[in-house]
Amino acid sequence: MNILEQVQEKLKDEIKAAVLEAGLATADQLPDVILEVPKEKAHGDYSTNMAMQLARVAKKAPRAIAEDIVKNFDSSKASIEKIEIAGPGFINFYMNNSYLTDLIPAILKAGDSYGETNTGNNEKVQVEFVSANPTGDLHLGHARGAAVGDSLCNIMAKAGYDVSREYYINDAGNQINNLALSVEARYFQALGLEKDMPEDGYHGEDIIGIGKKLAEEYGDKYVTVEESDRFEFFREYGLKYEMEKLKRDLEDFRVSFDVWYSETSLYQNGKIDTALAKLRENGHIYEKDGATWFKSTELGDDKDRVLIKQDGSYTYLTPDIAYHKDKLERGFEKLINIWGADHHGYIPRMKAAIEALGYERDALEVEIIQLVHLYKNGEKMKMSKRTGKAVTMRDLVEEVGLDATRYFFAMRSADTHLDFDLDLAVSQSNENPVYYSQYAHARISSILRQGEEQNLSFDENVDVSLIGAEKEIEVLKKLGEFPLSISEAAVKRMPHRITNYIYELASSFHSFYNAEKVLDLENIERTKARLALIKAVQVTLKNALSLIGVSAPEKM
RNA sequence: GCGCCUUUAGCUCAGCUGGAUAGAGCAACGGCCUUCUAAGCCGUGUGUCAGAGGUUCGAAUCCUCUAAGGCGCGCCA
Repeated sequence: MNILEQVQEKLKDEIKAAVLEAGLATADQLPDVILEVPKEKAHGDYSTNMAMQLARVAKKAPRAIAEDIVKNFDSSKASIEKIEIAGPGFINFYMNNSYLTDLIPAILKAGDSYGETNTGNNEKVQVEFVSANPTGDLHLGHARGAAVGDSLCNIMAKAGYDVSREYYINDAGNQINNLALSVEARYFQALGLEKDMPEDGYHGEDIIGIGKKLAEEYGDKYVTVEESDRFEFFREYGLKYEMEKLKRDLEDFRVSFDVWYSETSLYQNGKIDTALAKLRENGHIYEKDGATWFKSTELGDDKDRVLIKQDGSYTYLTPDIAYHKDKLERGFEKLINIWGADHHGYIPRMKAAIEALGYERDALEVEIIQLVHLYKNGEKMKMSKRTGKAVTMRDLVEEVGLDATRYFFAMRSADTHLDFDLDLAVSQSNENPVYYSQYAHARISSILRQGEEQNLSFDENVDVSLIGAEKEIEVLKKLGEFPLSISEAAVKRMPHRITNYIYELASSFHSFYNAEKVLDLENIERTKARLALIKAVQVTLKNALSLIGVSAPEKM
């Protein structure tokens, strides 16, 4: 438990004690104490609505109840400076500053681990994200999914979940056949030969590149090779090429996975058959029109779904069910899938499948990433994977920069449509929020460097009681919120809470910076205390930025 | 037609388990660099929280309905 949590727990205990002491309620009538940080500074450091909550039980006016609570409150026990009753019956607590200044040595001691909590209780969670087909370049939607997914994993890991990151490789089925045929066509074209692209072919630049590469490497060797061998070669080659590119692109985007899970492996090791057998055993399967169906309507879906087509092949759903069964068998208590908005209709059938397999349907949680629209020169750019004219993730990062891209995607709630303003993200101006946060870090680094040059150092035992100016207190309060922000972002699966936090912390620092001077040879002790304070800010900022995959530069 | 998402300041968006006078940034205007990075700070003003009901001490927040926009509703993946 971190310092602020301890302070709050202590305060809650004392409030309960006061309520009981005043005879306002019995121990089992006592509601949970709700403490909040008032928006208005004038309303104190913490406030509780206990008096209003007790109005019904105690059959008294909230303000009268509040007075009874205050009268029976032992303020010597919880670093309380002052208590006031306000508004309809809020009790506002004003704390003395020691509870905040204690944060400084605590943060310095914790270092990289500051912000860690045990909110997740070591729950085994698997997060599957991106999982784009290896048939073309990653585009904007994937980039948003990658940024949100990776940030969420970082945040949940920091909040004490046991997180595993996984990518499901769709290396089986039709789309891979189309990939092979597309590669083949581009290969022929690179040799100057006529060859039409398949009807559902992939028209991306990258496939044209594969064709050229093959032509250079092998000349016309594969023109004459027997068709089935040729197909197999192009399939293998195309897949390998695409996967390597995918991994490289994601790695460059600061996103890595613990497991790359192959769809084909499900075919090979019989897991699809096992899953189908399980569904059949549980009575969720029937035959109709020469196909095998999943009776998903009984489990909340709006249509039954085909699992085995008339031609004997599986639909996309079938191996995916086997995959999710496998995930659960690997012992994950919670599966979080991050999907694009165009797949949201898929949720009910997947949850139905999980239930049909005998698991809790809520073991699966799906986070939907809404669409990204790119704006340039005030104009909306249309993207389409089919025509190959989509803006790729790589293009975007090259144009905007990695930090700004990651920040922009992490910045917005994932379930809202995102208007990505290219001109804004590119601009190296104060309109760009990523620089604002990084700038705070760079500023601190600069001050610390100069402090060292002047032989001004600090240690964990610095006298923090010299900290107390208004701006310093505001910074400290923000620093103390960090662990709480992390647990909330983790529990609610909302990475953008962290960018909000980063911005607020940077803002409180900038404000402090302009109001107070850190390096002051006339006042060495206070200088040391402030150096320790800004060092704590630097540590916290860096930790927070790393959660969303953004660098913390020492200089800008 | 059915399902999901969205609707908050001129624009882009926050808004916590329901709490006190709904907040930031951008844009506009005015200040602050002989002093630790001006990619910064300080100040000025801005709201039918899409609309209508309901729940209660109290609703932007929870429930119902309506409207607008987006996405989905394949033996595609």
